[in-house]
Amino acid sequence: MLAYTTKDIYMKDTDETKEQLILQAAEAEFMHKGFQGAKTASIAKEAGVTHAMLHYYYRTKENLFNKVFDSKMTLIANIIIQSVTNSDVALLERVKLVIESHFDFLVQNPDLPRFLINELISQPDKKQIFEDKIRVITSIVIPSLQKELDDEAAKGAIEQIKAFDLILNIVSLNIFVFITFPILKSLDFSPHTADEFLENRKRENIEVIMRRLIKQK
Amino acid sequence: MLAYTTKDIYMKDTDETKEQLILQAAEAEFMHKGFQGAKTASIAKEAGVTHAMLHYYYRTKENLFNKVFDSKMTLIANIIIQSVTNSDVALLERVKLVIESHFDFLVQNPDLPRFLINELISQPDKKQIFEDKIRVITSIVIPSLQKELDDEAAKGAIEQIKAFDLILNIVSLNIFVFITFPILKSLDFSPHTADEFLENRKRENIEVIMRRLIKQK
DNA sequence: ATAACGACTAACAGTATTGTTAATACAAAC
DNA sequence: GTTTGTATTAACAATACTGTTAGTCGTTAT
Repeated sequence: MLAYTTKDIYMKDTDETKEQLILQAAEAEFMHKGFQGAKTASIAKEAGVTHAMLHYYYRTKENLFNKVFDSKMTLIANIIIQSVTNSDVALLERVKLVIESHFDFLVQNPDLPRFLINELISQPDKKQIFEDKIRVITSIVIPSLQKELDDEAAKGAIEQIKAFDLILNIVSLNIFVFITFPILKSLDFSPHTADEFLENRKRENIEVIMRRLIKQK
Repeated sequence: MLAYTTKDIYMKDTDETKEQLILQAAEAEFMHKGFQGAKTASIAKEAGVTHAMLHYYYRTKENLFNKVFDSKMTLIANIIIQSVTNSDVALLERVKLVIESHFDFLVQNPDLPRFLINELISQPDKKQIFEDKIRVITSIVIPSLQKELDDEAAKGAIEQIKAFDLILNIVSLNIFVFITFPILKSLDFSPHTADEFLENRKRENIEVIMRRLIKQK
């Protein structure tokens, strides 16, 4: 048994192994075209390797897909954990921070929502993995958030709302922009750049959610 | 040249021609799986005909797809025209009616948004058709709505908002529920039925938009 | 009657796509 | 230096999918 291989020794730190190149190309292709639309030959070509190499390292298309899918699931889970941890600030301010960080996350990962939604719907067996990853939301965040919301509402500080509705409102407003971005872009809305458009949408989404929560005097 | 065919005379009114059965099966398959995911053999099987029949009547998969796609585009266009026509009621009430009718339309066509979004993104050449269909919105509805919103805001009756943002807010909140419905359903939110859940979401979406618009005293 | 036409099928053809395998090269271990 | 294991490729195999074709059957027009 060899303790290390040729490439462990001779690979420059700067360039990636073929195995990594394939995974990267697969990620791009799966994110854009989904499992069905992605072709292993196309992935191999994009990675600059023969398509036999793809099968050599990952054996099947499904295997390769699962690697990508799982990494995205982990990404989602980490973001959720992260967004829950700053529980020292006041409720309304915290909601605003969550909207912002969620939106900023989407700016960095614009294709992720459509990818996950489509794959979860076309491959229902994958839903269990998703449910497990976001269980922390359904079983911990929502109940505790609901209690906070109810307390604040009882004090007359905010309007009544179900935690699930609040979260769904935020996620809907934030994600929809990114799901439809290629379409919205082609409608050439005003003379704004894409960056300006996104900044404006982030502000608008915060505005909408805040006005939903603040108590009318 | 024959003026009429056998089936014109002998077909019972009650059952459909094979040509129609194929189109119906194609619609269901394309809506669920998209162009790539749909298989002509599967469509034929679902329609209860040999797959040669499918090619006999529609020649190519793309042809068949375009028939389905165009009919959905027309549907969208009609809904838009329809939702614009009741311009006699007051602005806020009219906005509420638009949200409701849009939501109710989605209840009747739950798969339509995901289908259109995915196909418009995976087949960018189709975007032109879409843009033509909704031109009435971008070129007529938005400018006139913007004027109304500005007038009301100047009077202090509502908060300032860009017409484009208002429409995007409504569409985001309404559509996202349906895009993710199969996923949300499996999260078994509360002991509500699907109908109750949707009724609640319609109310919540109206609430959110109204609170965004009404002026804080 | 028979020619023409629409509806229909089975069988085939062509290509795309995924996956395998036999063979080669080459460094590492002993 | 021979063996062993990894990396790599070209070529092949198997299947899936779209589309075509030749031919049958029944009805209609003349």
